Amino acid sequence: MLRVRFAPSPTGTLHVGNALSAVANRTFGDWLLLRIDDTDPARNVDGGEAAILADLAWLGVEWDDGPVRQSDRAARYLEAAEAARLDQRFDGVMLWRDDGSPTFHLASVVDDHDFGITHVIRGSDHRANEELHAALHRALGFDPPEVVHHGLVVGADGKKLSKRAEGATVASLRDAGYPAEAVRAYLLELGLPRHDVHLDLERVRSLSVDALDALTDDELAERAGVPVEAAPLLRGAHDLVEARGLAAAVLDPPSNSLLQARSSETLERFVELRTPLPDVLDKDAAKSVLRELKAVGGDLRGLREALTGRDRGPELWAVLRALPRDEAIRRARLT
RNA sequence: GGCCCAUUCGUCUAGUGGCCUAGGACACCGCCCUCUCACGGCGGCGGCACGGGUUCGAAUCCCGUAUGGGCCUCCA
Repeated sequence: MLRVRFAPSPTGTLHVGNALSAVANRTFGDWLLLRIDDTDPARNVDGGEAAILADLAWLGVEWDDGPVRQSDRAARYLEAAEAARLDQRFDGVMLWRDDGSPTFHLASVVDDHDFGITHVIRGSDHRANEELHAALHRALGFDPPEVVHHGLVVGADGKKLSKRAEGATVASLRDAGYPAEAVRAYLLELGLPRHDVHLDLERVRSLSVDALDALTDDELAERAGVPVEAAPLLRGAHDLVEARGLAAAVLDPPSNSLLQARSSETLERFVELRTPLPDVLDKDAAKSVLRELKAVGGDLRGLREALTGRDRGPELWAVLRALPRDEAIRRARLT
């Protein structure tokens, strides 16, 4: 039984590097503790913990115990130090501040013991603490856990990723329209990198295409916030923001820059074909309308322009399916 | 400066002494599909940081150099 923990500081939305830790712990651990490392009041951010919980929920990372706040356990840390007759300073670091508040080192080691953590999986920025923490475990009379460090997620330029950088936080990836499945798949793919890795948004984007592709029309439409008959418009989109744009470009009445009288024969024939059909077409019906127009050498491009006001966009059958009969006919007659 | 960690195509990786003329994925380029843009399919380009060892044989083991990173804070 691998007992692991994910222990962020409550400083707001998760950095992708933290999210990597969270996903890695969840993947390798059988039992996961969510611990909030808030021993430094100066660093805590209002709503920080809530933002982290929301990010984890979105990513689908579930925990078995917690959230446990270290600020609630200060007395326990001091008691453990006292029981082992430790001084305020241990091997060069402070175990508690002059005001009596325990620091990260003490709190972390006592918690890892108290919660039976067998494996610590954390970012390589903690590597230098490994020896110190092992020594502290022993000084407190505890067995040190196994420790594994993973590389950090850095910018494409190899430099540290600031929280403001594109895609640097879980929130920014969510806002960019990447589905949670894609972000999680990306982090899973990175696994436990031995060295720092460059954030690869192209890869996230590609995984996003796969994730959206795997959704049913109902799911896809729901996430994009469009009617289900508009779902086919969204196929091929790289992310949900793009998907919404694709749908809007068809559903919103076209501005008339491209709406000039042309190929009126095709449009007339389209109106004829469309009029007797149901308000909403299914895929086969939409395709068969197009087949008929094609058979007589109709100008499909002109039809697209009449219906959407654009010369490019989703497949025409999807456009026909997304537009109710009256709206489609209205647009075809505008020209 | 000291201690520690890492180093395979542009990026993420497979690879743990012979199966490696180094495999895959993303990106890029080309072709196909097609009413367009995407998506998708097929193909192409492209790499073991460098130098010494060890060995019949090294991407794989050892040493050195270089490069990148972490820590050296009453931040975690």
